[in-house]
Amino acid sequence: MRRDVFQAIADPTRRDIINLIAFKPMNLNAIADNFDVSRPAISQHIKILMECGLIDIKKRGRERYCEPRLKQLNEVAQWVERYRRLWEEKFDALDNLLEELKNNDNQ
Amino acid sequence: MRRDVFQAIADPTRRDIINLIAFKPMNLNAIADNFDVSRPAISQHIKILMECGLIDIKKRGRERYCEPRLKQLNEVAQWVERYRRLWEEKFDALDNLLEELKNNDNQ
DNA sequence: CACTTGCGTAAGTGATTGCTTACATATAAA
DNA sequence: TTTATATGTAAGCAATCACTTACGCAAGTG
Repeated sequence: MRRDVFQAIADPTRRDIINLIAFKPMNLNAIADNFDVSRPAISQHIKILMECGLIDIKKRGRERYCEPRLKQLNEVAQWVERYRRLWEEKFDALDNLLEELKNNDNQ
Repeated sequence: MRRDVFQAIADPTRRDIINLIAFKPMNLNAIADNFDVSRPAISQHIKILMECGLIDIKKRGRERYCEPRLKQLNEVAQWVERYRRLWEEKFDALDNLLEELKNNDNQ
């Protein structure tokens, strides 16, 4: 069971679940209604999201309300942000390095 | 073959590869030297990263230099950023909603 | 009480993953 | 040309994934 946040959000259904409940908690059946897969399938996705701390579940009678606890996404955000300038600026020091190597050979 | 960016960065080895070559292109063997797994295993990871457009490969003699092309990470960044305020501000409108539901019942 | 509803979970399954070893190919060096 | 180096890729394999159906149980409803 690797079960880190990166792996949790790798599945499109789980991302959709997060999208769905991000600003509005829903119980499990309500969530499952939005998908084509079976309720137990959603239940298993929810379990994974919970184990990663991405959602929290609050019992309310026989219903379980799923709420977002997206603090864990910070890990993803931080990892990605380190490279932002690599794709925003045209950071081509890398091509330069290759060019250098070529030139050294040609000498 | 799903092979989207989210799935590509779900694997820790692939994230490590990106870390490794982010600011300094390396050829495949040099990359493989940094890992415990076999060279072909790394080759397969590289292939996946390339298919996602996360790296680019430049042939140079018999070597292949892997360079970062991290623009694709923008998709991840954008997805994550939508929820930033949900974990940075104490956004507890959700708990409020649950409280409301409870109170409605108690009336 | 019996019945319905909301949910968790076990068991089974086919597909995918990440890895290995073995082999093929292209380029460079001797 | 022979040999070494850098790499891609096929085949096989154990583990994991995402899904299903079937069942069980707790909490409401009649």
